[in-house]
Amino acid sequence: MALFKESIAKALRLELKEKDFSLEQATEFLEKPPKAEMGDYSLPCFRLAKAFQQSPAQIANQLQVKLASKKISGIEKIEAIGGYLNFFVEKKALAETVLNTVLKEKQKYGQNYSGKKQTVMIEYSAPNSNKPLHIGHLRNQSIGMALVRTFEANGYKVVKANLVNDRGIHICKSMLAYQKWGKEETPKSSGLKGDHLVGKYYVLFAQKAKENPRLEEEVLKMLKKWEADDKAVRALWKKMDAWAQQGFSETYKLFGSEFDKVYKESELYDKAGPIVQKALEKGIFEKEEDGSVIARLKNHGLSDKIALRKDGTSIYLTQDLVLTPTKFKDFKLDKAFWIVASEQDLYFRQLFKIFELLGEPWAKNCVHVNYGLVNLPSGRLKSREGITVDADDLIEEMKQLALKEIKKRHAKISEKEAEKRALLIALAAIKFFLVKTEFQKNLLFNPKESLSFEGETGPYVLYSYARAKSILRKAKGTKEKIRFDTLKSAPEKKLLALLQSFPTVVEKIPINFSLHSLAQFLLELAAGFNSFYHELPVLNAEPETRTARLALVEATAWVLHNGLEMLDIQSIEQM
RNA sequence: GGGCCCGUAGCCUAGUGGAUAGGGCAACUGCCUUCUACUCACAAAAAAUUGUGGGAUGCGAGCAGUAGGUCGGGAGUUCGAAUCUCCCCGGGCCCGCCA
Repeated sequence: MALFKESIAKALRLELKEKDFSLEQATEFLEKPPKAEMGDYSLPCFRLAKAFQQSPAQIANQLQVKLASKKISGIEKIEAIGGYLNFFVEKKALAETVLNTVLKEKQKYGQNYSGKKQTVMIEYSAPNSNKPLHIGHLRNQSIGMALVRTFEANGYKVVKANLVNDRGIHICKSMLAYQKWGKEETPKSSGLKGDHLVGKYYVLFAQKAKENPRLEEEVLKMLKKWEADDKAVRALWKKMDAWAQQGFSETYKLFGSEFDKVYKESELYDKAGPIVQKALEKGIFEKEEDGSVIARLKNHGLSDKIALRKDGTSIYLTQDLVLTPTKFKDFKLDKAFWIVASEQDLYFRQLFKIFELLGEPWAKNCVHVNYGLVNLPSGRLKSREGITVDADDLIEEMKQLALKEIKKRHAKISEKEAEKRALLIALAAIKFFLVKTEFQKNLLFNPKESLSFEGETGPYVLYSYARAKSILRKAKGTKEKIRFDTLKSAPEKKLLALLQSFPTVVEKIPINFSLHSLAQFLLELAAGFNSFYHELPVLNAEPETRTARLALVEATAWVLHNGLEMLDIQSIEQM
């Protein structure tokens, strides 16, 4: 598909080679002009000025004259403007290449094999089983699943993993509160989803502990009992853990988050012995007088990190020490990604540094995908105080809004169909909102304003897709020969150029995690389609134009569909 | 005190060495033939209904125009800086027994 660029680069090289420029360099020099009327490819001549000992404008003019005398295949015009040499792709050739490719590859258009079947693990979500999932998890999961889909589209084999933090002091807090004030309440008797019920006692603990600080000591005792395998404590833990996990899996299913492998901290925390021993022998870890074990990282540009408590019990680091080598071994991973918020940036640098010092060859293949926090207008989410945006509630709320809109538009729609569409629209709105900005930035979530159906939103992209499909439905397979040369207006050309650039957008994601540029691309494509739709008739056009425009509509629909799919958003035929 | 990240119109955001800084929200002004509901004609059917062609109106998850900018501030590098370097200011996160 990069055919045009290639032939320009080849022609350029013939002109440039006397000045020692390679084909790669010539290709690299070519860029996309900021505006469509400036052409399809552009060569800024500024950096050639030194080698040519001439002004950029002179160089552009000379190259223009030389290149114009030779025919470059697929290029219809070359212009020199103020130091830039602009190339215009022949409209017919562009239309023919792009549409034939998309309509042939269909749902595969956009995919490539740059991943060469390498195996990567994407670990995401990582809930704590003492409270329900919140909007922060949804951001995590939206990023996680979108990366899974895009890595797959790039030819990687992806293992989707989750690490559940199902033990520790925070878990005991909800357990203790339940033990004291739970009155044998169950999900059934309370009507609450399991994870919500557990979360209720986590909040209750925080309230009670404010009045009675001695609860904190009791909780520590409970943790000790848990680690000592105390029967009663373990039974309570099992019961509440099952409630929480059941709740999570319902939310995962609803939101579309999937996992091939679920790890549990409770099964890992006590298996760190050998690796800690090895680190101690190598002098990476040191034992303090009080019995705690500490990772010495100060000489490596990081701060020291506790690896084991003075009583010998595990902390969070311990299980990643155990789990990471296992991951690489069990799945023969080429790379491992952790989708975790930016607050843990230092932690991961410490973890990876420890592996590097241990001499693990895969240490350099560990990547922390570091995304910003989701904040509320009032500040940070505080699960302990119940100041949070619950995932289930948010999905339900958005669904109700979508449902209202659907019913306004379709008086006769069946309840079942309306519900189905409403959920997909709600999920599209949420997921799109959460990936459309660069994810290093913190996200301010204003419940009243953030999730709209208008403007730069998931539903806007869905709506454009539904419009395209509606035209195709009404057109019914009219299959005459496509006259590619009829697609020559500005909106059509814009669409074609966008369709062509889709694979390039996809290709870059494994390199810089630029999910947001895929989202931005889809917005641009949807906007391009809507202008086209508005300006040019399809069904009522002259027969020859009609078939060509139908092909363009169909190709646009495929790309919208494929792009949405890569963001883990399901497209719908009607809204 | 140190480390990492962020700072672009009232708000949100793209652009990270190249052309006049590109979008969205909110505001104002238009437009709308394929979306949506309505309606008419014709055709098919026992009927619910379906198909084809037309009409006028409206909705808004549609299109466009207007308006809105010291790219946090300053210095430097460069033919060229929102983009690179340095200093400063503001915000967020983190800095040995939370996760």
